[in-house]
Parts: sequence; structure tokens; C-alpha cells
Amino acid sequence: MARGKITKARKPKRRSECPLNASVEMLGDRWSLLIIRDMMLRGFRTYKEFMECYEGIATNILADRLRKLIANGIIVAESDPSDGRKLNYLLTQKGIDLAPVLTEMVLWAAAHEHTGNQPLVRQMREDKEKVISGVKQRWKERRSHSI
Amino acid sequence: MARGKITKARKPKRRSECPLNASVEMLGDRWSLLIIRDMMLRGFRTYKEFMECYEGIATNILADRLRKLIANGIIVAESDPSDGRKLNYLLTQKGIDLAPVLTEMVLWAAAHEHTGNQPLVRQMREDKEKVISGVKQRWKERRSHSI
DNA sequence: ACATATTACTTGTTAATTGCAAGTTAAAAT
DNA sequence: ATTTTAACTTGCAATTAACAAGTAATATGT
Repeated sequence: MARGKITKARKPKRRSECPLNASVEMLGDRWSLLIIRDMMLRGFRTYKEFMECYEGIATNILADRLRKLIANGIIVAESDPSDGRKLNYLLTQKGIDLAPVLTEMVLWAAAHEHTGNQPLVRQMREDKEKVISGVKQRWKERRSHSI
Repeated sequence: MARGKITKARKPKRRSECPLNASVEMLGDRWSLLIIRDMMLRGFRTYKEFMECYEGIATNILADRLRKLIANGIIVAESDPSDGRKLNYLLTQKGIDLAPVLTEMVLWAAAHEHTGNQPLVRQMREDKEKVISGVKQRWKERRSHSI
């Protein structure tokens, strides 16, 4: 069987080495960032909750995006100890580290489009760093409870 | 003909009022941000240059994305006074204001993936604000030349 | 002036992805 | 034991993307 090196199944290669391209390949679609938003800002963690997002995601697309977010190490799934039907999806550190990206995208849209959720926008404008560290703090607590 | 109010052709409605969703609807695909990257960081401005991007965009997709970026007010097209065949695509203020979004996406990917362009990443890590204001400054000059 | 080359596209055609509706499986609640 | 609930999967039509080729309007070289 000495056919070659033993390797982990390799991830499909990227289109380029550019870091922006890496982000785009992981997050550049119409749903991934909205799922992360719902986890980060609204505290959603189950499939059912994600299905209730304002934008109306289709169930097969949600399943596909959760799979890809897991494959990219942005979220993890763990089964709920108190209800065997439930899976809890949680942000990894890599996922939590998207807080500055989401913040800048929110601020950009709010500056140039008519958008809602002005309280959040105001908070971000007043103290971006505080909002980001708040998100990180809340996730630290959340994870220590659930693990 | 008094059939209704005279209105500008209204943009198709957003899926939600959420500012993040607005950003995702304008930028959430596999190409738009790469085109903006090439304008912002590599100084590209013509169709031909965009076609040479590392990731290999198809010509019909490029035409479509440029159209959408114009429709969203992120770029403008103006014909080159010294060569009637050429159109120069330029970032608007709204487009230039994406610099912080791109920066955070680059930093995130560089922190969590194996990526190239380390000199740019290092610059961004050392002084994010300086890189962003550099981009804005260069675009101010560029636009004053070409208009 | 005329042939050739460039630039910025458009037009098929095929392949992949998305959105929608309905169905499935395992665990929990009644 | 039956019904509900949670998290999916499957099938199919519609939309979008990728690939190859072609076109119109300049511009350039001889």
C-alpha cells in the first residue's frame, strides 16, 4: 500500500493566496454572514431559531451553510445535554473574531443606505471597540456555560 | 394618465431592514469585493485590467458585477478622454468607504488561514488606520487627476 | 486609406446553485 | 401509544455562474 503520503483529506484549493479572497470564499454568499449575525447579536443557536431569521432562509440552504461554516472552523455543533433532539451551534474563536468584520459592514451600510436597527448602529458609532469586546465577553460566558 | 405618483424606478426591496443584510445584498457574492480590492489596492480601473485578476473572472460575470456596483453607487464609469475605447471605473466615496471592511476581512483571513501578501497584512496589523487613510488619500489624488 | 489590433462588451450553451414543497428520522412530550 | 418537535433530506423548477465564441466602436501601423 505504499502509494503516497498519508494526508488528511485536503481542502479544495483556493482560487488565489490573497487573504481577501480567502474571506470571500468562506463568507461571500447571501446567507453565511446573516447566520453569524444571528448567533453573535441575537444569541441564536439552534436550527429552528436560524429558520426564523427575518430574511427567510430555505431549509436546505441553511443545512448547507451550517455544514460549510463547520468545515471552515467558524462554528461547531454540539448536542444539547438536556434535549437529545437539539444541536447547539456555537461560534468558535475564529467565528467570534468576525465581530470587527460585521461591525464595519453594519457601519458602512448604515452610513450609505436607509437601514433599521439604529440603536445598534448608534452604539457602534459611539464605541466600536466596546461593542466588539462586549460580543467577545458574552461569548466567553456562553461557552463556559455550555461546555 | 393620472394613474399614480411619478416615482423614480424603485430599487427592488431588501429582504430586511438590517444594515448587515444591506451590505450582504450589495457585496455578498464571490466577485464584487475582489473587483473593489483590485481598484483600491492595485489601482486597476479598466475592464481589461479586471479581467486579469488572479482569480480568473468570466467576462459576462465581470460585466454584470460592474453594472451592479454602479447601480449601488459604489463605483462610476467615465470614458477616457485620451482613448475613446476605454472606460475608467472609479470608486465613489461610498466605494472608498469600504476600506475598513476590506481591511478587517484581510486581517481576519490572515489570522486564521494560510494566506499570501504578508507585507500588506503586516502593514495592516501595525497600523490599520494608516493603511485606510493611505487608501483614501491616494483616491483623492487619483480622482482629482481624472475628473 | 486600409488592414489589423484593442477595448469593452454580448450571446449562446452547459453546469452548478438556489429556492420551494414535501417527506423522513429520532427523541420528547402528552 | 400517539402526537409533536427538531433537524434535517429529497426532488424538482428556476435562477445564476462558467465557458466559448462573436461583435461594435475606436485606435494603431503601413
